[in-house]
Amino acid sequence: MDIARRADVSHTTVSRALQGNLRISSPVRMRIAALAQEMGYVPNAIARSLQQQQTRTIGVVVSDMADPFWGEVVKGIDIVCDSNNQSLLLHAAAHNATHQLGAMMRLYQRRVDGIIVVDSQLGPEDAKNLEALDTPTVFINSQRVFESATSRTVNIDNYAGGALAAHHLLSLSHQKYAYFGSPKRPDSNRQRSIGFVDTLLAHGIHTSWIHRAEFPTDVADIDGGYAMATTFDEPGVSAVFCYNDAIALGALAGFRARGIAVPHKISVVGFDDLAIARYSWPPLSTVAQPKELLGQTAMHTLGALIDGLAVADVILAPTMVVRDSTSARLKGIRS
Amino acid sequence: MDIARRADVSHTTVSRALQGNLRISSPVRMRIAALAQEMGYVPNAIARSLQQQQTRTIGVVVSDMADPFWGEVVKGIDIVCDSNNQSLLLHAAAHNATHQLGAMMRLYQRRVDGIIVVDSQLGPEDAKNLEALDTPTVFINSQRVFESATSRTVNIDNYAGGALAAHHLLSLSHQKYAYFGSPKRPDSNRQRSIGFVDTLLAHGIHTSWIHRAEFPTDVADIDGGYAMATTFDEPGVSAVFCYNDAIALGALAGFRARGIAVPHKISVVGFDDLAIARYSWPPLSTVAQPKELLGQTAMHTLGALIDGLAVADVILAPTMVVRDSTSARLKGIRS
DNA sequence: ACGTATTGTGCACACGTGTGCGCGTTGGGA
DNA sequence: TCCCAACGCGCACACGTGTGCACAATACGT
Repeated sequence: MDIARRADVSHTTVSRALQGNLRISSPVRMRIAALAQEMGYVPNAIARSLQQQQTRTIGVVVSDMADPFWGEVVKGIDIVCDSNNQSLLLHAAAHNATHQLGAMMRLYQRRVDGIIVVDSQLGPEDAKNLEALDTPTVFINSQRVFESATSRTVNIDNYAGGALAAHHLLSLSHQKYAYFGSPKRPDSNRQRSIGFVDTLLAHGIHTSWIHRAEFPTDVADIDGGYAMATTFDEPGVSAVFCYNDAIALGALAGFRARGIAVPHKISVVGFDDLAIARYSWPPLSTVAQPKELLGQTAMHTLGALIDGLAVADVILAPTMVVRDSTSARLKGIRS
Repeated sequence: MDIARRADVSHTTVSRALQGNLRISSPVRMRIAALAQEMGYVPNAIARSLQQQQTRTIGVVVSDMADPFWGEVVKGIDIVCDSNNQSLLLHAAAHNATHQLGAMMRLYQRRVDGIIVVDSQLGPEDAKNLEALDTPTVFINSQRVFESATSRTVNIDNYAGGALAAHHLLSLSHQKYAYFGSPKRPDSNRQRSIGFVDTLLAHGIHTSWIHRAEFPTDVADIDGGYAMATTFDEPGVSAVFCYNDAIALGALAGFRARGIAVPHKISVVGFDDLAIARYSWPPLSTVAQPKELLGQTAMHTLGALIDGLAVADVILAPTMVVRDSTSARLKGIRS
């Protein structure tokens, strides 16, 4: 170390002085501090990581960096990282298990202290690969596919979210309903639809009055929503609950293209509460996820995992945000 | 090295064998490869970084992780990183020079090979700090405030973008115009407005027919757009160009709240072409930035800088995307 | 004054990987 | 048979930091 020579001490002393070790006499400490300042010395985190066997780095795997939903989740993660003096290593991975495992591998190569995977597609068959890179891992909004001592999940309560949407629409006295699903995320899609349908059934809505639609896997959500809205043909349906806001926004556009007024002729409910949901036309009623909190909670869980503390999986509660895309069914008016 | 002992060779041989060095006999190479596979050996990138004095890591500083615009830019960065076997170290920094420099410091501590700063607020006074951490740096959509051998800029042509908006609106035979600006980014705001105004003047529009509005620094763009649209009071103005899509979307909502129909009574043009611009109501006519390309170009420029190759600053051209928020002025109808 | 505690600093090693150089072994040519 | 080249591998060091232990110097107690 260059600064050691200039201060005429060993690098040991420099190291200790800069960490404020009291075993170093204060005049020497002062001299070294001044010299470090003057020379613009910045400790090498790589070397430190190697020695300490920890990098103070958290790896994050997202499916799409440009997705505004994950953007807010990552923001929550970053906030906690920042206050912990940790850094964020971000990797995108296409929406399948192979790419996601590949990304996790690359993070492991960099010896991140922990990994957060959002919207994981991993199945039980990946369990042993996951064990192999024994790094604490937290999955956000992913199916819990296997038990593992070093991994936890932080999820939104999808079932409760579906129920929330149903209660809202029931309170507006709708009678025939539709669910616009997403085939790409089988688990959460199922939970949301079941929560929705269960609640409707429990309030006396007949099964035949609940219609479900889905679109091919390979189209984007928003285009899928548009397609479903334009091809939808179930007379009497006056309320539709969409898997997420992207589908709902597409549906709004689709209904508009057909001249079907929202909410007057049909009410639309989304899921997520993206930032833009407030500014769509009409502003979207939607089941809100606490996105930043999702990220922060994941970080706290991961921190506990890293420190070897006991933590459980977390399920966060969604809330209903009512805006203008939903209204009461107009009785006696034919649709 | 554990694998070295099991293979009964030195760690040197293992290292060489795994890089496919031909000086190692092929039976030994095979044996080591098999053993590495079996033991799930993953090389430690930290140790390698220390030895090689390069981390194959790119640091990125963004103002807000949840901003959909930067999300797409970062996506472009990630694509190139990925194909280069590089990783992406992401840091958020509030919208001011101090935080941004702080973030760059932390990236330097981790010895990233290069840094990309988006929407930098750095001024000439920060030049020496920047030189101090002599790391190749590329600024995206930032003012070029000083010359430096190790830094370059990749910018959108803001002036041309303003001109594009003007030409589009002129072709729709509008006569009185407004510009809704953003006070937070003085430089690009100025360029866009000048490009807009210059073009209008060049086509015979009188200065007094061009109105400018701005909102306080501390409100979000979208709320600022809403505020400007609701308080706007310039009779006869039938076309407004907004600094960006966020402001334009806010303006759409604001005009709607006042019962002013877009585009029939007033045409609105944005800037950026966010993903959601297609799905607003009405779908937004806007000056599009090639966001992913911005990120990719920045990476290529940074790569050249790292390799010590000669590169120049880059200015990318925007394009006009016409949707439904603009239409011809209705002649003879009073507004 | 001598032994012992206390204080301040350096030596040497570790972390995991890459590489220049040297050394031993083998093969081939004269 | 001897010499030299070619080949295959290991030694030792480097990268920058942290830390246990030893050692020297000083202070203190008796």
